[in-house]
Amino acid sequence: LLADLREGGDRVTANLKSVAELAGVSTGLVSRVLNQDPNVSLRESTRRRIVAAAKELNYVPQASARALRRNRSGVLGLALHDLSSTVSVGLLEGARSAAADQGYLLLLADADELATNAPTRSLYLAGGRVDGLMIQGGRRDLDERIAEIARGLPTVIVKAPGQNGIPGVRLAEEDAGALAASYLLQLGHRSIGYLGGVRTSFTDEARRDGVVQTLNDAGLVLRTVELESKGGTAHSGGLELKAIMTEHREVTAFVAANVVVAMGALRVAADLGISVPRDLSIISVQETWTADFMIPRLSAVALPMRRLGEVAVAQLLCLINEDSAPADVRITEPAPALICRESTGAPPQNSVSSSSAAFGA
Amino acid sequence: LLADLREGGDRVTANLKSVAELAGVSTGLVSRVLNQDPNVSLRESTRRRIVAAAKELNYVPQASARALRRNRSGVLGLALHDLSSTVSVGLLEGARSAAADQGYLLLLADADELATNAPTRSLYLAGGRVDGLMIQGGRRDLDERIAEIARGLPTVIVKAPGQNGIPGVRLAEEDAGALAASYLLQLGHRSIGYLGGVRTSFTDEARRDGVVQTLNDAGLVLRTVELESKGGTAHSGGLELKAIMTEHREVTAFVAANVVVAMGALRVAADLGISVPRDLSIISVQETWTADFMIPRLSAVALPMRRLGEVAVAQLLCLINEDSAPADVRITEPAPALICRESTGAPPQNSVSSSSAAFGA
DNA sequence: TTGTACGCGTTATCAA
DNA sequence: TTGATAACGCGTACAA
Repeated sequence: LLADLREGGDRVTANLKSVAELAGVSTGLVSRVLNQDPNVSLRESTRRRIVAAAKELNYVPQASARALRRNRSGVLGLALHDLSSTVSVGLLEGARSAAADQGYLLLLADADELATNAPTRSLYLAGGRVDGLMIQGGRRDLDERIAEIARGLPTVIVKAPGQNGIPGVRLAEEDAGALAASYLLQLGHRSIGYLGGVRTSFTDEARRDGVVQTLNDAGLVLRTVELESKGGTAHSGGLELKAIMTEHREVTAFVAANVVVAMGALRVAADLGISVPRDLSIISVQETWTADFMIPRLSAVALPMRRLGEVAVAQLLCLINEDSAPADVRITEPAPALICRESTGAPPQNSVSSSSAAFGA
Repeated sequence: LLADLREGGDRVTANLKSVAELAGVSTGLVSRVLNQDPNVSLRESTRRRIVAAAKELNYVPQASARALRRNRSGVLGLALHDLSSTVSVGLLEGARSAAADQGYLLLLADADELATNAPTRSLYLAGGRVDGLMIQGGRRDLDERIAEIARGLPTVIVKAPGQNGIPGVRLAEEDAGALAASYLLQLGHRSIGYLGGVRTSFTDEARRDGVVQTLNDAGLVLRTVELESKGGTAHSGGLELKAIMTEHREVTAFVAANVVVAMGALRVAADLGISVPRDLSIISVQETWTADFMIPRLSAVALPMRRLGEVAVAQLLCLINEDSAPADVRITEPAPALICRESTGAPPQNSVSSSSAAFGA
């Protein structure tokens, strides 16, 4: 009997055959029983023998054999930008747990590298290693690559709208930007600046659009600056703050595209001797646990990132199983939520009166 | 010919057979040529036909079939604690690139969940899904689970010493703690506290040991406090700072077990109106990009995390291939490096004179 | 109610 | 220099 045990790196593992022998039945039957095949009826005693044998031998199906036979690996890929920051941990967690619920494994990858680097792409995606891919979209320079990938693999774009027939799952980024802006307006700010995320990225533009729209409705104009760099980093956030405040002294508040950018902005504000929120308010679109430990604590608009991950997995599984023709999804529930902390307040007195007078309400 | 193409979710993929047919040779030969089998010599023209055919059909070997045949999945598992912070990104990157260099894929997992949750464990590790596992060790409550896992899978412990015959790869945590402490001593501090990492974790104890040793050599004693909680979070770091400063007013400097803890400490110091570094110095063991954006900028001791990841992969591959009997590794090169920023300085004047007088040198 | 037998795509052994 | 052929472990259509 021991001769039928499979050897793997010094360890022995039971296979279907050994279980079948121990239970005194055929391998086919064992397979059907263990896979809960509904249209197979057998004696309860046999079923018990089989299950007992499997347990006794500690049987676990061989993933590669099963994958080969089923032509399914049971693995979903998730490719994100900026893995070195914590901005997407919610998304990751949501996707991971949703995938696990369906018995799928999540393979994490760097979206930039995956799109740019061919060897990486083939290592991760080729040869049926993953059954489908969720990839962060919204960066124009990578759109073509993503389309290429999607031609060979069920693909869902996350954090951006779909394109070229590839379904997308995204959040209400515009609403989040609008919420941040209207909160600043409500506090009395009339001259507001924007600290951008990654240039030409969808999230950056959508969040900015929400801010612009809200300000326009109030008859105001958003102060921005174009940097050389790619943007979206703590460093760039600080640079932008400095640049805008140099050019537009009247600015009393900023919306930051994300917490990382906001962190850089807070840092530079401190360097310039600008007191937040007394002299300047800063609010971030996107929330992470770090916001609560910044100095001052960062006000933010929270977006349902976990939900995004869950929905993305659901959409991808639909696509894989061809259950439905998946359309674009924009997640509006739960809605973006304002989290007021310490980095926002009323504009400084002189500023309030003068701008109010100038712009009216 | 097209009939020989394999279908996978609407997409067609070439297999070995189709390449062989196009090249007019047998599948075995194609396999050997494409795998660069050294002890096979053939006509240059045939080789070219084969390579051309493979390229033409865009042939990529099927991962599951190859894994089944070779009894190797080509995937390494990496299980870490605290995935929601950025403390281990260096390790992750080092491991990822080292693995990729050897043609291996990295599967990321949460160490806690992997050790605790049986379904997760079987999803990730069972059935030959990974060829080996690197798992963060050093937490006593999980040691037994890790030993259990290692019985069934080539395993290397990272960030902690080995145990039960399982090889470990770790950094010179003690040296890092010692370096932080001696820097504070050199600045003139004589009463120093410690803000702990995760309780009963190896890194926490090793770093603390380094600090204690250095202080003992100078005839000083380290101020610590035991919390209820698990520790190692920004929240716990702040609590500890408050507790220690309440009990020991004379403390003028802290070593924080990591940047997350330090962040919480800076936050609470600000809340208490304690000026860093004027009234109090804080230095963190472990460096991340965030340190440079804290207020004040956080002084830190950098450890070669990337290297840790690289070495762990190398060790694991040795274990898998049974090339060597892998012993424990303690990485001392490059040595821990002091990064002086703004959160450290001389102790306040009154404190310096009094403690210097009291403790002597 | 259960067993048989084939094939998934690849690699390795043996033979020519 | 190249080709048959036999596994690897599993799932399933078909037969009994």
